[in-house]
Amino acid sequence: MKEVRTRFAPSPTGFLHVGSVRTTIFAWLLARHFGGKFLLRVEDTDQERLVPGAIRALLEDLAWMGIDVDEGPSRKDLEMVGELWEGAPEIGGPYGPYIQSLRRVRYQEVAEELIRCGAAYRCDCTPEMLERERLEQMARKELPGYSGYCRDRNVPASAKHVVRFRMPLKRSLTLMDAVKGRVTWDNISLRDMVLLKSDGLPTYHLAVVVDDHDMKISHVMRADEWLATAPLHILLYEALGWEMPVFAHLPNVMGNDGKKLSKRHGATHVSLFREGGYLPEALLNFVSLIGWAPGEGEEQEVFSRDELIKRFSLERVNNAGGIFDYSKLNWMNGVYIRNLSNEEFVKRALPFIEKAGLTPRLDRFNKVSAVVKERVRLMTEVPEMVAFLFTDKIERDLPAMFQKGIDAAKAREILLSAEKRLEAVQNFVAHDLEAALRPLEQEFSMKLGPLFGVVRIAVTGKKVTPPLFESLEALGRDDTMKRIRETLEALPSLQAA
RNA sequence: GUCCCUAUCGUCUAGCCCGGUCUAGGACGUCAGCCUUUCACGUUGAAAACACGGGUUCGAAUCCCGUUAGGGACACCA
Repeated sequence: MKEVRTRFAPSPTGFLHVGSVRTTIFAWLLARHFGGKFLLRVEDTDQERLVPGAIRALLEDLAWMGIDVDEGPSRKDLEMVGELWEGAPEIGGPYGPYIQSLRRVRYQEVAEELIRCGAAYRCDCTPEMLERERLEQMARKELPGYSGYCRDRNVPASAKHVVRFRMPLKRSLTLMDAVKGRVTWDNISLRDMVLLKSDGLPTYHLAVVVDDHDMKISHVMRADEWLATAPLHILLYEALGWEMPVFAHLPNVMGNDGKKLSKRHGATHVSLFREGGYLPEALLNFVSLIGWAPGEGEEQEVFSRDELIKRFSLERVNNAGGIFDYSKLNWMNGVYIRNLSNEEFVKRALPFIEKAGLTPRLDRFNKVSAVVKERVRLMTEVPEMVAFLFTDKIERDLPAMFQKGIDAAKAREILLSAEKRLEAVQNFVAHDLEAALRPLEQEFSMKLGPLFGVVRIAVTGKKVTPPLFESLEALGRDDTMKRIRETLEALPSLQAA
């Protein structure tokens, strides 16, 4: 069997979009599943849309997701397009360069060959002429599109020109798509599309076909929107006498209103998910499940990277589009966070704590990591939950204490008693602390909830926190007692109110 | 407008190719209960879908046709 080689071919116009990341993941999964190669090819043939730094961003996003690339731009390629950065990885590969603007000579050669064999022709119509033609067609309520004016004019190479494909008239064609199945065109509605632009660079159509052939791509996996122009690509393979790859057109991922994913829906770029507190393995898992399922009575949904690779198959990819459900992603992220070891959780949470402007104290954080990680779905929720451990300036929500018949005076009594009991504790550890405070239940003939709530707010400031006794242990005896005293002082002043 | 793709709970889906085992299964979300020091976790349960209309068949979510509704393409953008 031929080596499976797939590619991700973005144009460097920004960050990795979640809409396209799924196509990327599927292509990568397929290559990994069959022990093949996954390549990154930069499609920068539209010089006007280039965004400096985009290649780097793309590469970093892929790396964060755990999508490793076997062949792609070398440092030299990057340098030649002015996109080399300090610490850029050396990728490279046998079929480089992997940046299209560096391959222009090759496309021109192929274009010439197509002209020679009659499959393409030069066209010197100016954009103005084409625009006028379009307007006239629209006025006559016709389909806008190139008329084929230059088809047989033998425009000389010396004129400023584009190269167009000579679209056969009345040609029907069938594509066996790996996910769509049999797709048939009775009469291809495409006009004579441009293959080589007047600036000497190819359009997407020429470039993909040439590169996918040259780079020995076995499976062309790309978004749905390319299906309509697939006949052009097929005809190009035919004209060139090249063996066709397997095509797999994947439906798009939409936002919850069925529209293309945009900022409105939430994070749209992989980098935003990273900042938003998502774990890459959770994102990978979640995105893989949009449009793909192991199937056959299989109910597992949480798959490690290796499991995904092992079980992925193109046959089981859905042909319907999917919607990106953020709330399910959030749930899954929580599952992944809970599955982290305490050490790993701490390590990954640290940057988020620092970013929130806190100086983490590891001695304290380590003591609550186990109980905190089970309470968050996003890493960005960690700072707020543990802030009381890292700062003395806590704002207390005192009114929240006053419930179930507790008023300021009662709260004082409770805190006084708690203070005394806590002072008597020998080992300031969660288990002993709990044993010391449980008797408050009898003393005040009240449920533990509101009673502990008073202590909770006194010490952490908030009514929703990690479990009380782990929190007290992490805070330590000195700070715990100090905060209780502070609250005691603050309490009488509230009585007047 | 022309061409192409798609159609199972709100969402992701299993089942569809090889019709009966589907009074359509799971997950997220929602609601209710349990657990419980808050919040979570966990756990029990509930509501919730075969787009519609015709066929074929003893029998259709499953096969065929049509309709409708979404999506995509129709550039010297990808």
